[in-house]
Amino acid sequence: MSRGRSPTIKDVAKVAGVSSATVSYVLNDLNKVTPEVDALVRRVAKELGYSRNNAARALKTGRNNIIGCILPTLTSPVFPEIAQAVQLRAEAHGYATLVIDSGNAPMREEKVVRTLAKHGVDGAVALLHPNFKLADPPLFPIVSLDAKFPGLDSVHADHYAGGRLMAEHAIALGHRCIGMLSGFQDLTSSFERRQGFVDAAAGRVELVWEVNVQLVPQLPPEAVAAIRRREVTMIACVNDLVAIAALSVLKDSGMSAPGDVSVFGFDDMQWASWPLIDLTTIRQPLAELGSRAADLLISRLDDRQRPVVDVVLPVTLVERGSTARVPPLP
Amino acid sequence: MSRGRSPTIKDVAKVAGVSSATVSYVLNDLNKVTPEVDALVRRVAKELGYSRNNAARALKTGRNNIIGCILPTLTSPVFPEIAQAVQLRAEAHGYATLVIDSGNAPMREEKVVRTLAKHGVDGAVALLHPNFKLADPPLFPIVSLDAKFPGLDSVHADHYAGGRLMAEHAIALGHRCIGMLSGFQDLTSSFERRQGFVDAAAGRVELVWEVNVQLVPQLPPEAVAAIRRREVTMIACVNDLVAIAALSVLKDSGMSAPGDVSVFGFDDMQWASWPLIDLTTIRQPLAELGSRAADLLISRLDDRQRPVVDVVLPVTLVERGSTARVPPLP
DNA sequence: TCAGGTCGTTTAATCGTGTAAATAGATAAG
DNA sequence: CTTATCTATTTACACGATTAAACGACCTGA
Repeated sequence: MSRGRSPTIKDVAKVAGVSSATVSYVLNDLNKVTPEVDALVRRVAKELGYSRNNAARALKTGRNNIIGCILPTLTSPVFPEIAQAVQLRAEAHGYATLVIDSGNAPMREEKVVRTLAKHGVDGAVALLHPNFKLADPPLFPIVSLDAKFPGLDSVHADHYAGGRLMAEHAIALGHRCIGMLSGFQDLTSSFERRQGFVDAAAGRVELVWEVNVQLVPQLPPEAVAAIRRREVTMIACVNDLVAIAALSVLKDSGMSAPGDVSVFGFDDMQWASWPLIDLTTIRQPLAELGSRAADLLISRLDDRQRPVVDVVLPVTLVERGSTARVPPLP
Repeated sequence: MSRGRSPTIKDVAKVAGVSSATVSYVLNDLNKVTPEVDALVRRVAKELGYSRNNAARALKTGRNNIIGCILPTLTSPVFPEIAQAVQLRAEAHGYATLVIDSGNAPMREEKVVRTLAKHGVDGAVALLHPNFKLADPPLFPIVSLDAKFPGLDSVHADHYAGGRLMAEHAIALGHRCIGMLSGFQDLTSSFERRQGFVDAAAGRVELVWEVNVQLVPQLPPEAVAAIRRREVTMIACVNDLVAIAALSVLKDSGMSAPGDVSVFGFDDMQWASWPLIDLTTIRQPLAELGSRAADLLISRLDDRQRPVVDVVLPVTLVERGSTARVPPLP
């Protein structure tokens, strides 16, 4: 019965007794054919188990129905949540998703973009370092994740508002002496989070110490030393991963949160809610971030001329067990 | 200068003053041409910034240079490590990787396979539920991850040996009364881990209680109750995620590891080493799992007739702070 | 009755590569 | 000098789909 290779549009046409063009019209939902022929063709196609050859379609139309998703790494709790959302939404629109990690290196980002281009993606969702240089002309449309990017559509949480929220909550809990583990300020989101915090804290809180750290769950010696000095009642962290690192240092030093010092994170990644960690944090809607980015990209693919848009998603406070009201002065 | 669209093999041919066939021969490394022409063509191709149109190549050859990677989820610490390794190795061989999650549902697995087929993957690396039925004839070659699978190449850790290792170490630490959080036994790896443990423990350890649990960081009430009964000196867990759930329950119940009870994991996922968690566990080489699987798949794509192979990787004991020598009897 | 318009379908060209088969050019053999 | 044997290159078609343009059948109104 089966000829070995899978049936083509011509096989369907032959069996249905129509031309291959008609089959193509039917299968592309351009309603150019009579209802009867339409039904006939669909029935035959299903019977033969026909499925469109994507390569041929891509060759002819220049569209591959594949999008890329560029993230710094997958071995961090936040990014897979985003990737999953992107993929889900893309699939709903008939796109497959090529997830690829740039390893945090801005040089590799450009290589990764070329790799994706080589594999013919129609566009990509990407978390890019601000000094990433996009090729001119761009190889494909890109939607920037997590930060505005000149000339690109973008989707990101309201980091600034999140920073403010942190400060307000800290103040509400009575904290006046705070240490800060901020990210390096070349990353837009780290910068804005800090800025929001600093602006809202101004005059009401003393920023006793501040250390710039990498966004990984290990702290540099300088940060460890600062924490051990016990000069603050709260440590405000640029993200949850760093907050977990802070909790680790506390534990190693025989201290604990929130008994000795409160710890505040940012992101609300999945693990933040584990009882073992139980982190108070600012929640950014990771899944929505991903799906909105996918939407934006797909709409861009359908209309390249549409003006650039910047979607800002709201953040919320999630109060858990790593923070507490500051103890009354003795 | 640029005609808008990217240069084709014909453009290269014209500029180099040869036929398009010659260019094709050069670029495919079939050494059918004189060294001078070879060099000339390569130079021109580079000058024009030529890059092969993958869709056209795929249409002609039937190979897309894309592989799939099917995993139950990405929002678990273990799988991204595997995915990253697969991707890295695949890229080294010129393949892109379509990572896709099957959401743990065996029914969805078959759908995911069809999705991948639709997007024209040449093959896939997959972590499959044992009762997954592969299409006949198969849509593409698959390498099974984490467990042997009839008819497929496979790569997996030596779960049975890991189970034995757990038991031996527990015995060495003096534990005689052990509770077990085992996975559901329809999953091969869960079954083998348990079997190894039980075989090695036979006659030397009393298995006081055992609960089958899902491989997620939350425990069913039954398991929570068992833990709170305080009848054992060690809890042996089917994997690290479950072990973390156990640690959480301990904390919620005012107990701690290893003071009140030792906790033993399996996998050695990245977070197991965080000071906050600090889990004794059996390490399976996740990255190697991924890269070996990719290798196997690619070699299969090059030779469909090659006999099926089953690669078993060794596991090792990683001793951390969640286990301790059993306290001497009062 | 015939020009003109609609509508549904087919014809045929095209996308960029790969590759079998044809060809030309050089060399060797008889 | 002819013929055979290579080898380097080109010619020409196929892969499977999309789509503009051509076509034919039918209807309509003057």
